[in-house]
Amino acid sequence: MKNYSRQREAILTVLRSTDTHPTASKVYHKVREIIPNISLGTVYRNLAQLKESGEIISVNVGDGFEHFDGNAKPHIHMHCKKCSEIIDVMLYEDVISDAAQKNGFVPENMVLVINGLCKTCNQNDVN
Amino acid sequence: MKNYSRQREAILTVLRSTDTHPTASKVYHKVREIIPNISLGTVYRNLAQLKESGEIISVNVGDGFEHFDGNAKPHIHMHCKKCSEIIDVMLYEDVISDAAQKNGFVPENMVLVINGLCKTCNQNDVN
DNA sequence: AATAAAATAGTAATCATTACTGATTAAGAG
DNA sequence: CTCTTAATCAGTAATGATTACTATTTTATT
Repeated sequence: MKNYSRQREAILTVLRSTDTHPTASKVYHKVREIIPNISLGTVYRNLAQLKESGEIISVNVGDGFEHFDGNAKPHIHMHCKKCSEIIDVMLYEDVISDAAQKNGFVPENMVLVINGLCKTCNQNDVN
Repeated sequence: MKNYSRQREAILTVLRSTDTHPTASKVYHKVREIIPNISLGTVYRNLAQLKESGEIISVNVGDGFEHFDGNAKPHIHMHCKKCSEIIDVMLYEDVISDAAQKNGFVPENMVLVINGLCKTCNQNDVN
């Protein structure tokens, strides 16, 4: 049902070798350095597939783009309003499962996005 | 700099009188029951403005739509994969501010989206 | 090698959101 | 109550991220 593909492997490699949270378009351009004629559709299809299979996750910080993350372990994303940087933070899993249990909810994955100002942007507070 | 508008007030009323998390399009159709000829652009502009001023917030659960919420207090959103319902849960604020402080991050607002199955969907687990 | 299923490149279509425009409305001053 | 200016509006056109489509190529198996 799922065959190997050089393209999908390259996409996964790109995502696993960064701690940024690239958009589909960014992934596309990075993968092009490995497979110069890969098409954008292929990138989108494989990102969806990798997400489906749980190998990657995605975050939506509200800027209109889906951001992809090669680290599929549940964690917090802090999103800077100014420089748009997305910072990873460990997740206190027990807090979440507590809240879920109280509502009879079965969590599969979770994304916490905190919008605000990162250290750097807050220090150079030109706004 | 900001004038009163009947349209904006109607949008706010719609959002405050529901605990669902409607998309811009859903808000548009609901507001049309109050102001029949309001335009979609007006809805988008005012939603952005209300968000900017902090009177409403928005959540992106990864379905490609921005969902709006008249409850601007920070809280958790649990999103059911099956019926797409978005359930509100109180937020343990101290946990977040702890994590933020450790990273020198100044949080402004936060959205936690937990994807999974709600009680009902989990019980009728036809998948 | 032969075959069938899965994947691809390239391109066209979709559709949520944003931008634009000329007309209307709110708010404050005289 | 006019006048003036800025904000807002309805309606429509444009944008652009994402998805769908198609003919061709690749993978996996016999």
